[in-house]
Formats: sequence, structure tokens, C-alpha cells
Amino acid sequence: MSWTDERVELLKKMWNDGASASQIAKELGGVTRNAVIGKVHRLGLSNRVGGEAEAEVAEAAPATPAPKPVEPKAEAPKVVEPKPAPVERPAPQAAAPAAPSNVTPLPLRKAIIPAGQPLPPQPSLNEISPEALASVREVEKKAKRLTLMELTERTCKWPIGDPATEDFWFCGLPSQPGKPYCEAHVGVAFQPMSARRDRRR
DNA sequence: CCCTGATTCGC
DNA sequence: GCGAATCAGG
Repeated sequence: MSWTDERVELLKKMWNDGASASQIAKELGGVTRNAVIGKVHRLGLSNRVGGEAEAEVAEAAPATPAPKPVEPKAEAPKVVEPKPAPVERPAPQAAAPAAPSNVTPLPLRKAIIPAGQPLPPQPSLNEISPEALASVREVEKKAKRLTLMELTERTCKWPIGDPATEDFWFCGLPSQPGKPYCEAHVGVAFQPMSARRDRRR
């Protein structure tokens, strides 16, 4: 694969959107994250600037006007400011959800879709062993609450919540090698037919 | 160990 | 210019 205009464009877009090099590489296909990083540098956009505040860097006392020598090169006269500063996305990355354990953030149950019927085939409760069920409930408190975009091949892809509402995310805990779910969710996802049949009804 | 970006350097 | 290997870090 080579860096066609299209691919470079996608790279730029995703990079400025805050995507990681590996995510971009995955999206592009045919390249590694190293290739992406290398390209990013060659393009001179290593600094993920653009007026957007970094997820971290909460420190850096804003009071002291750090005497920064600025770049020796004079930038071309910019006609427009970097970005219209969209109101969305307060914190694209993790941004520690404080304590997700107790209080359930249900208040904002703003349904995007009229909460339709077609939910994913969740195993009915009476098909799950009590042990596994308890385990799952425990684990879901520790879930990393990943969004679809944040899933990797090694994160648990067990959906939690109602996909039709904002109250929806993926487990995200380390998945079992070769499995799409973490240990706990593997326990409810993969069960011997016999056990299933016996428990049903 | 999983991941992140940064840099180097042979190609 | 390219990107694997490597480095430095979370």
C-alpha cells in the first residue's frame, strides 16, 4: 500500500479527530501504526493542535505565561481560526468516569431511537447459571465502559445497557485469549447445550 | 501485558 | 519518502 491522496486525507482527518495511530492504521489497512506515526511526522502534524484542549495536561499552571520562544518560522497568514470549536466532545478519551460503581447514570436516558424491540440476542436470565450471573454483575461494575470505537481485539465486546439509549457501552475488560469476551462474559456467552437445555424454563 | 507516540536509520 | 525497530512512557 502507498500513501495516496485519499489515504493521506483519511489519515489527517482521523489524526485530527484524536484517533490513535493504531486505530488509523487499522482503518487504512495495509499499514502498521509505525507507518502511520512515521507519516504523521513527515506531514508535520505530530502536534495534535487545533485549539482543542488535550485530554490530559490538566496541570500546566495557566497562570504563568511560560516563556515559549515560539517557532522560528513565521506561519502563513491564517485567514480563519483553527476551528469553529464544536460544542461536542468534552473529553474524547477515557477521562476517568469517577466512580461508576454505585449510582447508575440513568437520569439522562435520552432515547435516540424510540427504544425498539430488536435488542441483541441476550441470553434469557433463566439460561444463565447463578454463578455466572453473579460474576457478570460484579464485573459490570468494573467494566471500562468502552465505546464501539474503543474496542480492540483484546477487549471484551460484551454489550451492556440499551443500544437504543445513551446508556450503552461495552465491557472493555481484557478479553480471554482467542475469545471476544472477558472471562466473566465468556461464562455466559459460551455454554454447553446440555446445561442450557436443563436450565431453560 | 496492554497500549500510546517519538525517534532513528537502512532501504 | 517509507516504515520496522527501538525507545520512552501510561
